[in-house]
Amino acid sequence: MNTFECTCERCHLRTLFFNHISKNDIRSICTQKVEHRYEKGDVILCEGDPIKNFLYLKEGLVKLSRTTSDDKEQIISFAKPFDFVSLLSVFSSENYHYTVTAIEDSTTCELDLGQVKEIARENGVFTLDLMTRVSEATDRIILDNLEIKQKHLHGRVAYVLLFFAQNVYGRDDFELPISRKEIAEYIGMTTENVIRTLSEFKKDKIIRIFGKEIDIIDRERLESISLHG
Amino acid sequence: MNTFECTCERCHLRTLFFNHISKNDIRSICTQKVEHRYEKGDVILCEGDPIKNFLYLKEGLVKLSRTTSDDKEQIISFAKPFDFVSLLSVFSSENYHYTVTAIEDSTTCELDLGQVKEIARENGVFTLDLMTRVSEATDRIILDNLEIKQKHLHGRVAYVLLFFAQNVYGRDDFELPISRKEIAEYIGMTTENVIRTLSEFKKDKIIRIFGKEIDIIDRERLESISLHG
DNA sequence: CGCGGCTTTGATGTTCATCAAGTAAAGTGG
DNA sequence: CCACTTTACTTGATGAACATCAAAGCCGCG
Repeated sequence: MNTFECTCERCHLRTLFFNHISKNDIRSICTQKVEHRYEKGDVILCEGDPIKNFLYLKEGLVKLSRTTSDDKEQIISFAKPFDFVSLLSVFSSENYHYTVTAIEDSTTCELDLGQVKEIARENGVFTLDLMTRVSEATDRIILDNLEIKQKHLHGRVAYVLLFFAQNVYGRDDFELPISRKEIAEYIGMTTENVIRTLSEFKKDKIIRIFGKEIDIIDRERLESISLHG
Repeated sequence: MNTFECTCERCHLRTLFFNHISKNDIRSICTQKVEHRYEKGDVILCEGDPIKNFLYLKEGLVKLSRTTSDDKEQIISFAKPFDFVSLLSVFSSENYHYTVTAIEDSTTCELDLGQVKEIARENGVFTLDLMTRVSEATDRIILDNLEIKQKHLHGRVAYVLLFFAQNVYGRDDFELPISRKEIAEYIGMTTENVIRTLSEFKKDKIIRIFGKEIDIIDRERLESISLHG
């Protein structure tokens, strides 16, 4: 009866659902799931849109952002596969409180929210797993924002660079998926000062920069700045 | 069979559980629940402690705080009854990531976490309700922190005053339950500047101050400062 | 009563936003 | 493919916002 199982090779539903969900449920979810491809820059979903689907990121990288009370863009967090995308408001609101935009080519998988809730109602173990995942994701957002809040400009920029190096790319040289302006929108500073700080890091031989290419040369120093700078 | 039901007059479990939990489960939870009274200033639970109980606030007011990477106190949020207290890490960690302290005389109700999880595993509807509540609480923390992040000192202080006036006490004159220093730890500024800002509000006849007593005279102006200041 | 923590105000310097101005890069229509 | 426009990037100069340091009054508590 394996013909009914989801065949997506790297489908995260597998690891989410563990063994706690029946073959029947997997079948009904998988047969109606919709995959979408997005290119870098595409808006995946929009602040204010009604929440109809349970959406997760299969591949790529996205940013979550919102408009502040005085109409400026503010980036809430970045999410990679395995981090759920529609976790912030799915179970607590009718509409999205944030916009999701692809910052690298991405693939999403959409499930019908009603159907997921139906399974959740009937399967507490599945729901507990889901809750754990949602909690982990929101905890991380809260902690990251608190950490950034208490740092100065230099520490914040260092923190972002280390975030991409460690959590996203797993290497010290990488191509920044976002603009200087977006870094500023994430850490709550101006674009000019983000650039100035990057230039100083470069002058101090902590990083190398070629446009969007970043190469961390002195990781120890960068970590120290991130902690105490 | 009403003798088995929880008799706490204002027990939030009732509204949480709705009709989605059996009398048996209510009985077993209620017979082993433990109520605790705390006085203003008492530490209810401590960063690093293992999470053994599912804890909620029955009466009073508490603050959630943590120690930052460079050893300063940082206040994450304030919680009043009906906001769950042990919601940040309960389902995503073995240990608390934050300290909970009573800032007014408070009563908590402790349930065995294992038992709550047991019910959750067997009752998906209950777990979905729980997830909704957890999501609402974490969403609020995230949004509040994002709002504060993007404001200047004056806007942040105004925001805190309005928070207590509107969300906690429901009136424009109230006694501040926290010190100037704690306001500073919440909004990420220094104590001196919080005091200076309060003094300016007073001089501008926006508020009156007598020690911890606050009286908002010009609410409209304060709201405008909170939004655009 | 005296100690420690909270509060308050002032003076000073640092950090950061804003303004300005110019260069590079990237998309757009003919 | 090139002129054109727009957007991103960069640096410098200036002033505003804020932290830090210092000093003194206040208050609660042992």
